[in-house]
Amino acid sequence: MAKDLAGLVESLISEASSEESTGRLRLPAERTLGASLDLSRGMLREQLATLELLGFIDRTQGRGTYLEAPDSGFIQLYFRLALRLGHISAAQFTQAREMLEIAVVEQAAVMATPAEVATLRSHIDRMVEATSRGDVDKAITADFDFHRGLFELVDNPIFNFLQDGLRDVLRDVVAERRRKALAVVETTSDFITDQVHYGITDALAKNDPDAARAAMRRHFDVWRAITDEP
Amino acid sequence: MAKDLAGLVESLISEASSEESTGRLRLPAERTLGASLDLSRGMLREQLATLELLGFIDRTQGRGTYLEAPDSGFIQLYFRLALRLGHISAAQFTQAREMLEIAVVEQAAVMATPAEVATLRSHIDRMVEATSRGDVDKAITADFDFHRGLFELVDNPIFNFLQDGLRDVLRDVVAERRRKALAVVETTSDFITDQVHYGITDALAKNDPDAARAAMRRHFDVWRAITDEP
DNA sequence: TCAGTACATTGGTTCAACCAATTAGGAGAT
DNA sequence: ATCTCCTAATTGGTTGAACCAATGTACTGA
Repeated sequence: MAKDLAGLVESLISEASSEESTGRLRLPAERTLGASLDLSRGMLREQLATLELLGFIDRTQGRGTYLEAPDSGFIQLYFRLALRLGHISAAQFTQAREMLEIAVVEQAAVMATPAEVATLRSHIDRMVEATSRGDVDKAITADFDFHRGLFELVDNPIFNFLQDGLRDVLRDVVAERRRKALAVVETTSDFITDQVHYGITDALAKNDPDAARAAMRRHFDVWRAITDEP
Repeated sequence: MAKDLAGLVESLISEASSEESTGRLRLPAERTLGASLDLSRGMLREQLATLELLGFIDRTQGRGTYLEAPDSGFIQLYFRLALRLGHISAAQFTQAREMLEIAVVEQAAVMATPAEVATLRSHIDRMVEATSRGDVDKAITADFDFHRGLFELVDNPIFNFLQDGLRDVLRDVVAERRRKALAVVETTSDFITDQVHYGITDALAKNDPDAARAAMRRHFDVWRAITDEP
């Protein structure tokens, strides 16, 4: 009956039954499901394996199979494979990240509340403080929190997943750039790649999309100017 | 040895051999590959099925398995499933599409050549002509060609795939909106949702990113104003 | 030289059996 | 009655062999 994933999912939806205790949608056992769909267990499992990788179902030995809300794990894997196999370059990932951040910060500026801006500022404070102590890992974490916070303001799963995926695939290059930047500047107190973040929150506080975009662009300009090879 | 997809891909890369005639990278036969990876054929096939769905390999009965450059087919499937399962809403897809188009047109304006702008203008010409004849399908095709052309200017596979996926999942809603728009306007000659496209190419011709973004935003504003329920 | 046929290769599919983790149920002790 | 522990049933995880079907190759003969 169901040869493709889309068709299979339609069947799964109709076969799923809500579980009282957890409220999650539980699928019939593989053997049962295969019989009702007229699919051999092997073929069914091949498709379920894919659905599990995509994050749409969760399977646990002995417990059962449940419909699930996907997380960004799969897109991270996809990006890593695409990079490894040479289908998407690091430069293209970087370009996508910058364009996404700029697009998102513009939208975030439209809808940012003072409380949300304050939270973002606290992330920058933590970053500046960590940088001044030379704690690169702490600074990177705070930096991630700040940028993630921007995406959470917009709250679109497509962008959130992309952000997570891009962050994962660019993790190494970002970390190395930041270490390089830390080595370049002399006085850590005015570490410019940290300070430029305040320009973004200032624009958000004024709910000024154009200024936010400009500030984010400047963030990347500074970043590149400091870390790129001459 | 290789339990996860990432590990499997590493093995595949080392096991792959370049084929003389086509130049494509050919993988060993499943039975051979399974033996050398210490994987049963069933487990290997389960993973290969996923890699095939993602577009990284191509399998044909009797011919063999080859490494392949992925297309957007998989992201289209992912979006359709996410929509069907209620994890991403149509509104979120629409928002993502608008934000992406605006971000891309800005970048396209930076790098557009006169020849490329002329090509884009020809798509709009075709769209206006088709609309004037009431040929909705032709107009939609020309519209798609125009927007796809913008993404091809930027030429980032991440955005191209996203564009393809969003287009696919929004195909029905877009088509219906356009039909509604066609029913709303009286004189087809100044069909405003077509005409507004020229504002975009004008900005591209001047290599003016800000104007391009404003024109694209206006494009969506007009679109929504005409087709949204009162 | 060409056409056709037989054979080998390769992916596609099924089935039965067994392993391992989890859960449900019942027996026994408190 | 309630709790604990052991057993059995349920369920996903894995294997191997066998067979089907599509493709490519090599051989045979006109």
